Amino acid sequence: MDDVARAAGVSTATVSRALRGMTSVSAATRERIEAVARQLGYVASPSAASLASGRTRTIGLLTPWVDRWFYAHAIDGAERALREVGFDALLYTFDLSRDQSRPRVDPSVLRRRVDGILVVGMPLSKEEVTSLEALDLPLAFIGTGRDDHVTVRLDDDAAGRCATEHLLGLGHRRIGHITGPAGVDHSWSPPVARHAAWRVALEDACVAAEPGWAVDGAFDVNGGREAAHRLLDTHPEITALFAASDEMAMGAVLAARERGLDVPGQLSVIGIDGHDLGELVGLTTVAQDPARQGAEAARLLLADIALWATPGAERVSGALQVLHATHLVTRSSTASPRKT
Amino acid sequence: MDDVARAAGVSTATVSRALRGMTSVSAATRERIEAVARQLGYVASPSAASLASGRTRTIGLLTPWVDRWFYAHAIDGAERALREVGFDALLYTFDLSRDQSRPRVDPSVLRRRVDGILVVGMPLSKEEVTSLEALDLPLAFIGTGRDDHVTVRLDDDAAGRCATEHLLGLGHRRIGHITGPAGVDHSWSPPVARHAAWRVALEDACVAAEPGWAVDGAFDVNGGREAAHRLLDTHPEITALFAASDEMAMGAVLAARERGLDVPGQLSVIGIDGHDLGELVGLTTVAQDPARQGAEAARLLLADIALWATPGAERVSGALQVLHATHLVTRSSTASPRKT
DNA sequence: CTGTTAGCGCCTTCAA
DNA sequence: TTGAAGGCGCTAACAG
Repeated sequence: MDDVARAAGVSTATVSRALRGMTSVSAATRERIEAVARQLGYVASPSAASLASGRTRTIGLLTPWVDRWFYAHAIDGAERALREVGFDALLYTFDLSRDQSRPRVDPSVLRRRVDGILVVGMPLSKEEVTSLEALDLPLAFIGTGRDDHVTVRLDDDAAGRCATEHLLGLGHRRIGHITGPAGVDHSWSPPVARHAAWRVALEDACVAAEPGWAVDGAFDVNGGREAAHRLLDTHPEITALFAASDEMAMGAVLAARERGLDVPGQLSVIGIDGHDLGELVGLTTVAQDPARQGAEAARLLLADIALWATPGAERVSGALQVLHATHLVTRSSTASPRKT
Repeated sequence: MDDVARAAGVSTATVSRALRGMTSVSAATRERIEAVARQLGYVASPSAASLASGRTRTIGLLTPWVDRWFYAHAIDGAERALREVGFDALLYTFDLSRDQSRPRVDPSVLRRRVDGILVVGMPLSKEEVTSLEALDLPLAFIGTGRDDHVTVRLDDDAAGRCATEHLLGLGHRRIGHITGPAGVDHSWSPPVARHAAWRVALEDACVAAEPGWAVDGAFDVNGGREAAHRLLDTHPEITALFAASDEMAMGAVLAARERGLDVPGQLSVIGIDGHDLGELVGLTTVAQDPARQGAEAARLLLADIALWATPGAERVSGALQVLHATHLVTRSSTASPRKT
């Protein structure tokens, strides 16, 4: 930076201001400095900038997995939105499968390392959220989050109703549900909301759902397959299945095939997601766009960070909830129940 | 840090040494310092440490996508391997779809920000690789890379032969191939290697492959589907298809369905990957483990970084190539050709 | 094994 | 609009 200042005939302070686009630099000076910097190939040291300013221009992406459909797309969307404005994305995965009783995320590693934290679709316990809050950093959630935090998610209630009502509209009445693990705090979990929406939609249609019609499918293909088998073993009267995710729905289709059941002739299956590979099994689904959710959450988080940095400003509302709409994609896994 | 030093009755230098696990600290002093630090909730500032030491304990993960099967798994594996030793993973995606003529990766953003760069399965041009090398940082490649760099990839030659020979062994002779875009530098591209392996395997079996038997499938489901259609339109004599990736193979299965062809009765299909959802269509495949490749590449990169940091040491060989083995997973998409 | 002493490279008040 | 100067929090020589 000294070299640049010397070559441009100004002080390092002016170089700093010019290169950061601050307004209090004359156009002529700025241009000269930028030209010199470019010519010298000068790139500012992020560590030095962070140390001096206290800001890192980095966001922590907290997630249990990067290799699952929703997570991968959300992370991709968030990272691109961050990079657009020159922010870096620091990836923090941790093992959800470990013992649930003790916290699995140690927020202290994020200390002084990021300007904000983006939590990607992760069922955190109250204690874990509290420990994140204790960092006193802007926080945003994608896919799942409590009412008192900035959260971008799909409208789980509408999505669950949409799926269930699609099946009801086809004439199904005995509709099973494959749900996922509720997570630690039930109140803000997508599977719980979708499960509730299923129940309500059935009630609205005057269908009494038996408790056994809902089974846990662990949110993956195999879990969905096993859940479907369990469900059809105990409740052969079921004519349609609503799975809380496409992967579980695909598992259900596999299970149907293994049982020699025709889909959709003898069993209709619908999922939620709009998974890229749903077409392989002709899966009807309620589609969402996780990359867009990731990008929007990133932008909200950046706005929050900007507010924190502004001395006078204070957030008007502490808890912005953004619900993304979904849309039904009808393919060949759902049809009217066969007359018996 | 001052507080910790004062409370422990030592200097900040000793605190620094103790907390970084350096050997030249007595056990008693170390324990005292660690206790005090824990009690005070002290966490070192990474920016300050980087500024003073020149090391960031951060790796840049350079990748065109995080939302594709191979990439997501490789990134996941790499990130976990890095976190195990206290390194951070900084995610850098960039758009591969943009104009190929100008560089799409600007290495200057990595300047002084990372200790090493992990390039995840990315077909970079010579110029782009050169600009990365110009950063003078340890570099490692996953999935694709030149001979003169540390590279972890699968044995594309063996995998391509394995797939082709599986089909040959079943009795197929007219075997088509769905390949992917070669990338900018043909010499080190997986699709090129798999394509060559297919040709060689056919030659070894005394089958003369027609040029039209190989079609580009763009490495995704739709590309694979369209490629299969083109191939079967022009070469209806084909009885089996080897696709260079599972997603393209799944697309081929879809295409077969659309044409009313029975798989494997009238058309056998095999892919490469071991994609989680291959089971949906009963896809026979040559399986790899990208997460393990990611983890190994991360560890090799860390070793390289350690060497760079050691004054006396110099790398013995500048170009370590690690080929990961694959294994055939036989499912229901391949069978002997139907006698006609 | 431990303390002292310079910086690392930038940002940011304050003054001009 | 610009310059001077102190300090952000830590590391790494060098002594002791």
